[in-house]
Amino acid sequence: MQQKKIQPSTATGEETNAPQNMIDRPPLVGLEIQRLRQEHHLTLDELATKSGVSKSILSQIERDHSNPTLSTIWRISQALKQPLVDMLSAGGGKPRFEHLKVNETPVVSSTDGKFVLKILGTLGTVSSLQWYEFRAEPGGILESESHGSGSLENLTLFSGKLKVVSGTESRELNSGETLRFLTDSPHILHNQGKEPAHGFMVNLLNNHESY
Amino acid sequence: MQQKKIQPSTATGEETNAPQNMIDRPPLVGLEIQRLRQEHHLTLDELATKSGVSKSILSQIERDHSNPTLSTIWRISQALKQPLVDMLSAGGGKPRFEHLKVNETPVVSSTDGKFVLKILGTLGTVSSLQWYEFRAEPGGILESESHGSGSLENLTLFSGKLKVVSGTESRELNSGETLRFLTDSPHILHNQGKEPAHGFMVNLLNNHESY
DNA sequence: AAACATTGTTCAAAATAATGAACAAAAATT
DNA sequence: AATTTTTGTTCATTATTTTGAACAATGTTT
Repeated sequence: MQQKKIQPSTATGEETNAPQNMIDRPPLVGLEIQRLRQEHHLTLDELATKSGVSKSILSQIERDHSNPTLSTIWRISQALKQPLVDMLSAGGGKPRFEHLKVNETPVVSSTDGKFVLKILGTLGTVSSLQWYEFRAEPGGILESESHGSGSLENLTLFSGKLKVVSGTESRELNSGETLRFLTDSPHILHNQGKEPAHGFMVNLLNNHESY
Repeated sequence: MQQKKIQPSTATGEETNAPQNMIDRPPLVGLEIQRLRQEHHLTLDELATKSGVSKSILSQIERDHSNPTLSTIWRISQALKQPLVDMLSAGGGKPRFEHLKVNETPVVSSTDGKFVLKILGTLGTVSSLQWYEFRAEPGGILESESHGSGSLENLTLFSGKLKVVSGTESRELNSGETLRFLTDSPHILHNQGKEPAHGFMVNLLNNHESY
């Protein structure tokens, strides 16, 4: 109490007789949380009320001076609309990127030609990443196979509407909204509206998190 | 005694009928940890010595009678050779869909407010990968510092025009075009046209001072 | 400037997670 | 069956996370 002990989130006691092969540390979530909070233009006070976590502990967690509880991290992740696991893997994942080589933006389209994907970029030979601009006419359907376990698709709709079916679940996506979902099973994009749909897609294939 | 707003985390033996789809409580890791421990043919004592976590708290965590600390979960995951995020997602921590409504996507704008970036998604740490939708009114200017050596910016313009200045070079980007350029020095995006510009940006950031 | 508001940090107190030892419940051995 | 051994739970204590309030630092308004 006379002095605040800095508590690295690694161990509970001072004893360092941990097994010898344990040189790693638990993920440091502080920076990631702070980054997300600032992106959402929230103050500590605002995030505190939004998440139900006191602002004092938020301050300490952001500076990695505290070793948060699972429920605390979870409440923060909810308030920041960020999947809990993404927040945790942020601190440790060190994806290595290769240089992008210029390509000529090939176009992929569905069989009926109503769903068009423009491949804007590709990245990485190991953990591959692709991003597309897509335009779907009314009635356009795009059916995709599984992209492998751990694969993630990120859709942002600029205009129109889009129905997304993945596995047994489905969502309606409206203009301006973003949807992120697992693509470890076949999935379908369907423009059921009367307006053309225009949007953006980022696909992360087989990104294995290291934590 | 204090009144708490939310206190999940410790589901005692009370009836806990979980809704099938919507999850509004932190993931329950107890069962998953117990399953993994038994798969490894470990007793609580053995896992305790292996992980450095006392067996009493292990017992409680397995029955979800305690709300573990990040470092505790991490030490358990290390001992069980299981990625931390996998352990958490097993309990339903990672929703299949993440649906961001329009007003929930973080927004960054230039000082004059004419250049607006919508952060659609991120991958990895503070560095790594981010993607944005951007809209620039006529005259809108976005000035950015260097993103670090080896960083790359990928711009695709859906409509309008955009001038890109990076280092001593500059380019004019027209509707439908894609431009990739290094951002290891300060760079400027400038909408000199009379129409608003609308486009997409993927940023690859580089922390590691590799090659 | 002074007064006020806003934002982040630090403090003492309260809540609770973690520890080690004692306990209970099975399983194994004699 | 009785005794020992093994395994998991509970108890008392300690350690630390979390909280709310006070503080400091910065920005804003009068």
